[in-house]
Amino acid sequence: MPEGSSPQMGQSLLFLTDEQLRKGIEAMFFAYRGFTADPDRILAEKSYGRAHHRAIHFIHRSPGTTVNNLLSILGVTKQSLNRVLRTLIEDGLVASTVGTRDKRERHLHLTQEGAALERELSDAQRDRMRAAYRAAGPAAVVGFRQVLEAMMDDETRHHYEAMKEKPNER
Amino acid sequence: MPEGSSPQMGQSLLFLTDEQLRKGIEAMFFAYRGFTADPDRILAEKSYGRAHHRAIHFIHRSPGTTVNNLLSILGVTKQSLNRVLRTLIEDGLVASTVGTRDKRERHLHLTQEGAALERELSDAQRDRMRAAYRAAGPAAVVGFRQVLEAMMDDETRHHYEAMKEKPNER
DNA sequence: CTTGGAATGTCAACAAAGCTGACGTATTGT
DNA sequence: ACAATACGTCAGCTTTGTTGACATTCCAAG
Repeated sequence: MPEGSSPQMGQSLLFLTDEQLRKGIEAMFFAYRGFTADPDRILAEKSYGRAHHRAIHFIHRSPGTTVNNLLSILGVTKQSLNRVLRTLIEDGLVASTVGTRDKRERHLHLTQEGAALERELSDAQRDRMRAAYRAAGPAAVVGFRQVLEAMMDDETRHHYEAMKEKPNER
Repeated sequence: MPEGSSPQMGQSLLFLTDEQLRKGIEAMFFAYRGFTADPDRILAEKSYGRAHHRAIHFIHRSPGTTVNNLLSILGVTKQSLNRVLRTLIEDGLVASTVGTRDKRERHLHLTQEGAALERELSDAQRDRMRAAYRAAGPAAVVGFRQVLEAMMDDETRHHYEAMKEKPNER
């Protein structure tokens, strides 16, 4: 019996067939390539990688964040983050300042130069996202975000939600 | 004039504000972690990586595909794919057979053992996708796919479309 | 029938970015 | 005083990507 055509299957459940799920999985895989393609090109010119982009993005989103906080958002080890962070600090894109209340902490900020690169990267990424949103329409965008949020791990979703309502002045 | 608050901006364009786009970008980043988390756990036990998963997935999807075809779908170099493919062949998960019409080509198939791993991986990934789909609902799923498709590079979308209507017997 | 080009494979070397484990230092809180 | 925390760093390893060079095999065109 061909899948997805079971007579006793409610009409409302047809979107949960293996076939539909498989398309979603492949769409996710292929779309992620497009998602990262434009920033990757810019980063390659400057000898940076995706890891630098992620650090820059979240430092921009949460100026003054600590290393530990960034660590849990990015989900990597401190050694891995440190390597990236060190080059960004050496290159003058990120400023690391000792905490005032707790001097063990380092607070991270983008310098002017860092903010400039952030803008270049996010402009490129937003351009593609905007084109996709425009092509798909507002209703599709709502669904897009709903599915993505439901796909996250609980801990990850917590980070996402925490940042959701923190608009960045620009 | 700050974007997103222009009085003459049509109501229908509010979903294209930088703020909305930023949320979409972060949702994409966080969701991709969840997307790969379950297969990654299974793969780690077996000393394989994501690259092995991708190869297995697309060999399953297109049995008998050539190395070159797989290369263009995955978007990596032949050296990189070859390393992964070699281990899969050595481990008896993938069979490589010389082409009949063109003996330069190798046709790739999953062995029984390879198909078993494929099933384990895709079951895990589908479980999460199914939960996300169920939570978001059918209308959201349509939008989800529309946005993802619009996000792909043209060449990538071509691969995606080519595989779209090729259901796999299971 | 020869030869050029295509498809494949392989060797070597390298880089990005993740990981573990160990250790040092400064600081904080108990 | 002492344990825990935050951070940085060294060393070493893994996966997965990259180039470049070169050999082999084979099809197809001249």
